[in-house]
Amino acid sequence: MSNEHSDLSERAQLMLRALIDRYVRDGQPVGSRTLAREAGLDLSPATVRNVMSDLEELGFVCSPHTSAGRVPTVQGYRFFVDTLLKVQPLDNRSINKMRLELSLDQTPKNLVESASSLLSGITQLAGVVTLPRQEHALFKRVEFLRLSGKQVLAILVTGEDEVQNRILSTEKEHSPAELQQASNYLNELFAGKDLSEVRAALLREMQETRTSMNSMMVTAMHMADQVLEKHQDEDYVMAGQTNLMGFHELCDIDKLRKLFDAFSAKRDMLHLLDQCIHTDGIQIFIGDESGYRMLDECSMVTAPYSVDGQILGVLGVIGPTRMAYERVIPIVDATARLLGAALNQKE
Amino acid sequence: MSNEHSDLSERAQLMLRALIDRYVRDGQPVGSRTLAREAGLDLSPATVRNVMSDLEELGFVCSPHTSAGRVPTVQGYRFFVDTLLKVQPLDNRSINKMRLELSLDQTPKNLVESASSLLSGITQLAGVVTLPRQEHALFKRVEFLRLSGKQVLAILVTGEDEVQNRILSTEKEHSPAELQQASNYLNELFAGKDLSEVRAALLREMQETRTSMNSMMVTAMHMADQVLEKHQDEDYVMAGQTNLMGFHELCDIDKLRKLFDAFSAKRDMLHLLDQCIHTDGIQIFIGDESGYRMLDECSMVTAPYSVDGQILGVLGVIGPTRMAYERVIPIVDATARLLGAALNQKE
DNA sequence: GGCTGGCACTCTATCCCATGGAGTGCCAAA
DNA sequence: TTTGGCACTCCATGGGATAGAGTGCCAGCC
Repeated sequence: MSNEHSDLSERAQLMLRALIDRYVRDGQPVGSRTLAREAGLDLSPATVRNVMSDLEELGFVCSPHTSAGRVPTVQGYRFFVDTLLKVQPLDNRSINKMRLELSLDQTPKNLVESASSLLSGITQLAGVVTLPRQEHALFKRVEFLRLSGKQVLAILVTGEDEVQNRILSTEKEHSPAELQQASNYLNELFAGKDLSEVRAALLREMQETRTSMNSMMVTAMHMADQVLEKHQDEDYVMAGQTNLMGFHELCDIDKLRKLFDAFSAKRDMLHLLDQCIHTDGIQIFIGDESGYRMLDECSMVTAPYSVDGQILGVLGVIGPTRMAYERVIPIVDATARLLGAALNQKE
Repeated sequence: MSNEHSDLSERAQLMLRALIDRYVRDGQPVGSRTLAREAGLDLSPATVRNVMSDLEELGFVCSPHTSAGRVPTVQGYRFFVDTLLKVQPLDNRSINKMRLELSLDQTPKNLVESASSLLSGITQLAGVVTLPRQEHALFKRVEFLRLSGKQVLAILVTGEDEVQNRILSTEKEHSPAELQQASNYLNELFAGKDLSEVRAALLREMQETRTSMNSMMVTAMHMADQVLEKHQDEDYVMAGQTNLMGFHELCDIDKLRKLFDAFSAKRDMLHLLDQCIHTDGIQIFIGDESGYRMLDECSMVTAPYSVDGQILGVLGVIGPTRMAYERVIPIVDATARLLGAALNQKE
């Protein structure tokens, strides 16, 4: 009966599974009687109690008080997610439905918003999607317009006809002709490269060939540098925060408040999401694993999304620890793929 | 003793005032004993009871149940706000403090965000500010860049060096030279006018002088029309929503949820805020006066903000009906002025 | 006529207690 | 190893009982 690959008998694993399933469903501590029925094994409550006792010893479950049922602990969820859970991919019908919602919108920003509300809509949790990083977008062209005096408006057009504006302050006044020259020079030099390449090339050029550059080139380089400097603030889009109000473990108005404050402060959230961008594939933070207090009773399931193998951002859902991981994981996974595909189609 | 300008004796008015003051402070129904002490009049609770009975008859107060104190009704607040309340302007120290916070940021968007969190910070309620309308911004210049095929990127620069991009699809491909001609033509024609004027002129020209226009002019006009069409979505910025979680009349998770849903749906909110832009000066919606269910237990205090007499948007706060109108009103008023001034300075 | 104290009454919030139910742990027997 | 039995614990629930706050009304007083 016992499984040599684990310190946990197969039966115990089955029970943990059943217990988590049940607890996820209705949020009440699960007792031995219930579990005996639920688990499908034909066992008496007394036997179940023994097993639960073992599970408790291992730290996978605990009971809120002596005469209550058991509740999964963070470790319990972790074990469940890591070794018990077999995620099956979403069926095609659902995927097609989702794809439909993501193909209507056009701009990347809109896509991100749709993805976010798609996630929250399906999972009934909060959905979050970071805006795509532009580092690997293609440099298409840049134009400079003289605004007034030493103010110059730079217009950067990247791969998918995304346009970004930036107002530069220059050392001296430049004539429209000079600006035209500068942009021509840069466009010729950099068109078709990706932005990170452009930056690298820029630095190299400025250091190595400074002496051989004429003043126009220097100007152009300087302005390009300013344009690329930090050409986009990181940000994310969230949807369905109010879904979280439905869960009674978050009904404590104070916890809820902290959570919502965190959402609108953005900084910590961004930092947390940033950690996920480096791990490819699904990432799961359960309870306090994230290290952020605000998410103490919450879990987060994320996946990076990418175009052409380049990771552009992260998306995921946030919900109570007691969430239906089995259901949520494939949804997050699929959404990441679909968003990547939708962004790709635009190119 | 009785006041011929009102059907309410001066004493009764004083009591209503005191009752509202007290109720705003601690949110509990106010009894006769408390009010007798509070009102400053040297009266017995019994007398106070008689007066309260009158106030109840008039619909200004009501009691949740027989043996509880009285609570102001919407009508009560309305009367209070309309005729009892004497708002005194904010002292200069506070205003200067506020001015400081609004002068640091640069872009209009940033200013709007600062104003929003300023409002929520000071009042401890939710602050909301609509983005400034651009209709009366100056048309400074427009440029067209050919992107690819029939795609043209239009760049519109308005008064305060605000830049807006828009991608147009044209009937046929235009050469850079043609685009240059078109922008030159438009810039000459419209530079310095405000956007609404430009639109009007545009329509006039297109109707009256169609025959005498050459094809370049037609192209230019068409593109300009597209640029101006709906060159900005209405939107607003909110801050401090979580402040509302503190009020026990909104602790009902369900009400809270509806409220937050409304905030993020935006459409209704925008419609409501739009009503305020046409009334100049402070506007106050108490409880269900707004006609929107979601704000049933809430009040909203708004004021339009303007530059050079042109109303650009609305700002205000949202909080429970039981809010300190006396304190909130001058703050909203001052913020509107300061935001107007800050936006003005930028020009 | 207006104000007041007194009094009966009402409603709520709170505490306490009894009760039942759910669940546990342990033990002895199968 | 599994099971039924049993004693025990803890919580949730509901029913008084009680205290407190407040009202309305009335009769007397200024």
